[in-house]
Amino acid sequence: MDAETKSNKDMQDTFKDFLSSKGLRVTNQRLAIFDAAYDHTDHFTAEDLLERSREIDDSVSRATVYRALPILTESGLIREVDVGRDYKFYMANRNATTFQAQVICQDCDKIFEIDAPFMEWYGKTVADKLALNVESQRLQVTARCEALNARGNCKRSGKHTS
Amino acid sequence: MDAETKSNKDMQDTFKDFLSSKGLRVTNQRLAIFDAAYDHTDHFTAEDLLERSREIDDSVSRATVYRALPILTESGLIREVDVGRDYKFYMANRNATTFQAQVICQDCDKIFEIDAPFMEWYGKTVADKLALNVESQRLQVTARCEALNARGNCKRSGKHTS
DNA sequence: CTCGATGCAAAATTTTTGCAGTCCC
DNA sequence: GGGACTGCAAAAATTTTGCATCGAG
Repeated sequence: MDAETKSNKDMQDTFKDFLSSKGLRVTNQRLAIFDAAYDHTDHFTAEDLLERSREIDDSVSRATVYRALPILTESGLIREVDVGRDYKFYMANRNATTFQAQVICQDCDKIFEIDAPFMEWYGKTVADKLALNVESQRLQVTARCEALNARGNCKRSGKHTS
Repeated sequence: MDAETKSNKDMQDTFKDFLSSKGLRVTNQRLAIFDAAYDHTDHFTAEDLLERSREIDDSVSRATVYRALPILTESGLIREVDVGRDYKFYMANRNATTFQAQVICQDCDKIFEIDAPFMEWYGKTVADKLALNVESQRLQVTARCEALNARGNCKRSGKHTS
């Protein structure tokens, strides 16, 4: 039994439940979009998602993808990852455990997700100072592996802006 | 002698020097855009900047503003502040000292800049782990002052999406 | 003078929306 | 069957670009 497959199935059920509980309808398109999202192991854009959704159900339209994304993010099953590009990235939220920070390598164009558990505490401290309640946090580090590339041992030479 | 005025003048000279050193030309439009940027004490969008630039020199066009922004950010005199909205915010970088984090209040729609000096260390630690060199960092906390608003003592009721 | 800079308007990009038809519940 | 959902294409909204002209050095 493949753990990932099982997990994806479970997650899809969670999504269905979420839709029902909100009085939203479970449509083939929404399920195709969900599956497409969980098909990606990495970050993806709305356009990526449309493309892969269509491989599953070619009736999926761009509009439906854009209309499904807020639902998916609200459900917590998908996470929005804004790295300051002109378009947004999204990512399946398989393990909604610790706080994740993004490290964006400008050379590889890759986005690494790393755990940053103490951020939870930090953001709260900061917001407390302003008497605000933390809603969400985002930590991004932009970096380069130029040096590694120069030495020819950068293990992350695959582009990832797809 | 007004400290801020003096500072702005100094900064404009720095900008002129920067342009010259890069072989770029010192034009009235670029200076108007610079002055407009330093006229804002808060965050502003490209459109805000265009508007205020035109109050200084009405020949400034939208295209020139968009062409000037990368130059200004590259010079370090302006900072880009991406808060995940559809458009970008910018801000005069008067004191490029400590690392700044942004706290965005969803109720006020305000953006607070706060010092987060330890972030410097943190980002480096994180990137070291991946053998990358830190280029820049961004920490954003989204929060709400709903509670304060409800009690009627939220001091930050002025909208700021201008 | 010369070549970079500018303004204008058209184009490009990403996301949103109106509307008529479709299909889930 | 009714109303939410969808596809399509047009519209929005922000940023970029081509081109003729202007002006800084």
